[in-house]
Amino acid sequence: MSSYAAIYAIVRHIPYGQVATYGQVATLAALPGQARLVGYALYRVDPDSDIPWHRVINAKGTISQSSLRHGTDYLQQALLEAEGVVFKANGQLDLRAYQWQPDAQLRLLDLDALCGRVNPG
DNA sequence: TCGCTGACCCAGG
DNA sequence: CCCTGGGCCAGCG
Repeated sequence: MSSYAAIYAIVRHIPYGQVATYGQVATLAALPGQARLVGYALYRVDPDSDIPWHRVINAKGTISQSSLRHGTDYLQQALLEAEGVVFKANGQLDLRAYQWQPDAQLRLLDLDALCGRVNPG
């Protein structure tokens, strides 16, 4: 399985109205310290995808620019604001308020899902 | 196989 | 606040 699959699975679990940093997604996907890989993975995600790519931001709490989006980076902020996320004037959001905080149980369930094992109970 | 590219993060000056 | 360097992996020709 590609590491990308694990990354995508984690991103899918980010709740509505919350955000996760690249480094956080990497850690949850069992790829600690490989925040860059998350960026590479999201770079390859289609905007039409069912993956909530817009809920992934950098460690500074700002939206990373992407040449792929051809200058449509504002879309990410717009999507987040539509979910109730408030940005400050400098384009930064309050990670203390919006950062996803999954519990240990959820992390294990996520990893199971990555292996194609759905645990009903 | 090599070289290039690409949405990051941390530490130091 | 700015800039710099090192670490990390996948896709394409």
